[in-house]
Amino acid sequence: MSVKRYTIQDVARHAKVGVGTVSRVLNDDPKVTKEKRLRVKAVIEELGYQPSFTARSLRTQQSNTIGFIADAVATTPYAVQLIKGAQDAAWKHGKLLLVVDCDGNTTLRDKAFESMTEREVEGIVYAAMFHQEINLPDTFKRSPTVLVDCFDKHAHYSSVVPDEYQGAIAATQTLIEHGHKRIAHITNDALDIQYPAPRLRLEGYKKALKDANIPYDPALTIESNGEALSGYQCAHKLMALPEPPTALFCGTDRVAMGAYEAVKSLSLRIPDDVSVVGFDNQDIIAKHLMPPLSTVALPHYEMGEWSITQLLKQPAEPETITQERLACPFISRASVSMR
Amino acid sequence: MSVKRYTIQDVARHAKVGVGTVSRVLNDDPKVTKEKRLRVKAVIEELGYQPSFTARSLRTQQSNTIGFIADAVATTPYAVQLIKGAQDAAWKHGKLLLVVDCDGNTTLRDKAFESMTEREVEGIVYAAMFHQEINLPDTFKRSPTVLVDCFDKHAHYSSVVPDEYQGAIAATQTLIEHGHKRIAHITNDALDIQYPAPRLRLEGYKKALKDANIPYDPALTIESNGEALSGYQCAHKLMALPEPPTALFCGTDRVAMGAYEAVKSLSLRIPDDVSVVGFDNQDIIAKHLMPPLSTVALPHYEMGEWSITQLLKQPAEPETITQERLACPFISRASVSMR
DNA sequence: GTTTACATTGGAATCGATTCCAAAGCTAGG
DNA sequence: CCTAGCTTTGGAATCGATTCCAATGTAAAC
Repeated sequence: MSVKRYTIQDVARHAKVGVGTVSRVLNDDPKVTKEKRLRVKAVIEELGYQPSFTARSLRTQQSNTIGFIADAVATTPYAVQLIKGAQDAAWKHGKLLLVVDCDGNTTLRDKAFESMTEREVEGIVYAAMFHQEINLPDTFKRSPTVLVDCFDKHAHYSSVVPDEYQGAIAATQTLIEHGHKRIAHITNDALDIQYPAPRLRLEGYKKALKDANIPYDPALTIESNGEALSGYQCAHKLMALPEPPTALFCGTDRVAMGAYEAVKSLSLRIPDDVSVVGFDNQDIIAKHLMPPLSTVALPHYEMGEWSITQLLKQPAEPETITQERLACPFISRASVSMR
Repeated sequence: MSVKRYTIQDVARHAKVGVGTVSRVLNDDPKVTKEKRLRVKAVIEELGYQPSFTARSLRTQQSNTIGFIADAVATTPYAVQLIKGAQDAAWKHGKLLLVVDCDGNTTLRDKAFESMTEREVEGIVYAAMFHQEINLPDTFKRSPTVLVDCFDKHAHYSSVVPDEYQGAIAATQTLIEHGHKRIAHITNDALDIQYPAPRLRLEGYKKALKDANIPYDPALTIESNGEALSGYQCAHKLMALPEPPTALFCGTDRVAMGAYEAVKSLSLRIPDDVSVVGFDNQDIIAKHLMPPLSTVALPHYEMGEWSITQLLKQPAEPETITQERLACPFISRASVSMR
């Protein structure tokens, strides 16, 4: 199937020049006469010659390859955007991505790391599937590494995470701007959990309220586990309050999905009777709910992009360790209306 | 940041042996005395020596790398499972995946192919994001290639696609087994579209009906575009029929999502009044609908796996071009009940 | 105690590119 | 016409592994 490959020697022989000259043509070195350049190019074309990347890497010590380790791609739909962002950025710089999913298994993770440094990757992106603190072994310091959707306690690596706080502010503000005063918040997880998102989103919600001089009512905050069923139950509790909310800021789109169900079961209409906003912008849910859900997007694509850009910038200025927070834009659809 | 790397020469010098011996130790060649083997291993450990993959590839002409080209990862959530399946299978054979998403752009696709063969990948997997016929340029023949979720008219490449027909039969049969006789089908796209899925699913539906001696009623088949809103409208039409169906076989989970909405707006209950089954098993939808949706799963993980296995098998027996169809298992949740 | 057979070993050649260096070719100035 | 100074060129050395071959050592057979 795969054809015999020609080498630079073959090309040199056919073009009746030295290998050095062929190499210079390949690398657009200006000091080759037009005449020879054309002759060499013709031969390359004729033979369908492709230089061996491996040989080139060995000599130049550049693999033009970047490792991408994901901690659990399979379990979340976000991975796609993350990889896509990273891949697009890498491609722009002529680099390719070596992708491994280590499935939350740290042994596998470390082995993947090794397989990659062995291949002399120029750096490694380690991506978690949701915002969390992680602990990487020191081995990772042997290669430039950047962290996505997670961070390292000791700030040994550059990292990028979503700005949950700002996102929550944006969501709550939108509701306020639409005249809502009784705005409830259903968290996206237990508040005492180790992951930072639930707390940050709650803080953002409180901040927006405060900035608008709306007193914070603890009765309007309920903890959910982030799933639809839990959202359904929480929304029901909220709507049964003596003075029920007119707007629901849901910690995830799935929670919002459950909340839709609850609101509808009460024969109330969205957004006329109750406005709802979500968080995460899971297309499949947000776009297809009726009415389509206004929500806050997690900047997965942008984080992927950022990680590669940072990685390629790093060798030049090695000490620069940056901890970046990327904005979560509000996506307006049809689930919010004026009060 | 990245540390100076030791070479096999360094190891040989430190262990006071020849480079050949070190190489033999690295490759578990039995003819090395235990004593030297241990000495060499100790030095490797001590220096933290990692052999250069690039140098090894150059010499052995094996990259242990496989290219994975996806036609539009970003737009669908399936990609994740596909990549995961491929990656797991590759990893099992000690190979890594070079992943590129070409975004439906054929120029990019061909460039990606070139970047990959340049790196001497051992083969290429080309994955479409939904079942379709495709046309690859002849260049692809220069490297072993297998197709996923798509096929080549001239059968020049091995390929694997989901068995839509069997999946539709499974879904319909389940409904029949639950005592349903008036079963409607909302297609997942226009029937005259170039993609094969809508027709195959319809055929499977008809076949199951026929096998159960239930006459096919054309009024019970409605074409949708596969989206939730369209599903909502179709379901409404269906339920307005003089003799409405008791079960809905929806062409996609999103259609089912819309159908849920329609059924509920009629104050009917799922599954008590109307049973619903979907197609695609999009977790986020199917698991979180209320009640959770019974549906047919597309074997994305398995197709990814299959592609790599096939690729690694191929060089041994190059003429074997296989066109495989993988089963779509029925996933039972809570949207179907006895009539 | 020799000879033969076999196991182990060190080191050179190799893979296919880039890069360095010395030689050749050319231009121009005296 | 000769030489200095520049450009272009061919080819050897190099990157870091594997693999082959010849040399050495060791054990067995007579």
